[in-house]
Amino acid sequence: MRLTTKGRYAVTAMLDLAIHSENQAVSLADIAERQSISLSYLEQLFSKLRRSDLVKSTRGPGGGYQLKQAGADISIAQVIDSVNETVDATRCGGMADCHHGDVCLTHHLWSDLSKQIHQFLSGISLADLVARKEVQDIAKQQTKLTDNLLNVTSLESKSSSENLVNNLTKQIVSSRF
Amino acid sequence: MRLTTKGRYAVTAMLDLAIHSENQAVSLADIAERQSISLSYLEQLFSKLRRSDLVKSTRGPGGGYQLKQAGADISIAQVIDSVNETVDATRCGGMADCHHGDVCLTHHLWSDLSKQIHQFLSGISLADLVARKEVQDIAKQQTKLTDNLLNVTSLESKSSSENLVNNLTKQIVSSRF
DNA sequence: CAATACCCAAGCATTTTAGTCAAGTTTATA
DNA sequence: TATAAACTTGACTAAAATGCTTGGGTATTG
Repeated sequence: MRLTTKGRYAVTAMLDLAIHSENQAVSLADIAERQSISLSYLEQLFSKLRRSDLVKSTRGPGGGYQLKQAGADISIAQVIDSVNETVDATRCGGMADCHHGDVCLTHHLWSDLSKQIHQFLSGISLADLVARKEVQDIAKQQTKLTDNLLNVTSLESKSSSENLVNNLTKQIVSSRF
Repeated sequence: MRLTTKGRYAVTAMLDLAIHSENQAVSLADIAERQSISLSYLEQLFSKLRRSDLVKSTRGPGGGYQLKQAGADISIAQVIDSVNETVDATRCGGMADCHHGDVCLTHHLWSDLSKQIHQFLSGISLADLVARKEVQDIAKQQTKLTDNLLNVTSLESKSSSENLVNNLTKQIVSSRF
């Protein structure tokens, strides 16, 4: 399990897709602009995502990409694995020249840990993260209402009021993980 | 939170240290040989680990490195952070040119996820992993005993017997995480 | 003093990242 | 059926990170 900026780009793009492609296809150009990722880099990433059956594409005008499965069925781990692909085999991979002492033991411990992280990320779906966004949007709306009702105009009180709601929201949402 | 081979090297070396440096110091040369990592690369990693106060060093003959704190007080996250150090600031880091629309939202979602992973790895200590190793060692011993008692000589039965115990062990140990 | 082992800096080969460019191919729609 | 919009593919490249080497130090023990 590797966790690099490449994986972050992929997850970000997939989140964008999950948010915007309810009914219609989303062009990479749109994602590129919204997330400020270079179009051609996105092309490379989505080429892999498509080969992994995580997205489907429709060509021609009005075309673009859509999630192939429901957002709830796509895990963060899948997205990251899809673009990383080089599963590096822990050096003593095929037990080639494994000294068969401490070497394998610590290697084994690491691969266990790696597996744990993978499991962890397998338990979080795109839908989970999107839901988190929606809850936050609602929270923001509520904050605005609250501020209006209280007739708060000063910047300090407003931001502290926002923080309160945000913190509450965080507590609610963090129970998802 | 980045998770690369560099971090794996660091964690592997720290595990080796945790296992072997109960009382005496362990030289990098020993670790290098046991874990087949280049000595000079280890020096670079340990230079960072020392600056992060995760290990202490004694010079001269018989010298080497020891954990600065107890294995239970050093988390995997600390080790990885120590050698990675370039906390990349998520591009729109200082809110520089953030379009303040979807951009920030998805970026924010990612950084939340990253935080979750960090928390997850903060909850696992070197001692946890070493304990895991020790349980497995005991399991192996027990397997040998069992095999002896049962007078099992064929390779197939032996490995299946080992698998049984290993699976049991895994179930016990996996509850740690 | 000599051997051991840490400490440090510079440099280097390789790989990965991130992105560009330049061709295609497919398909909606005018 | 043109044609333009949009995906598809591949080759290529600059910059960064990784993994490692070399070559010096310095502290400490015996």
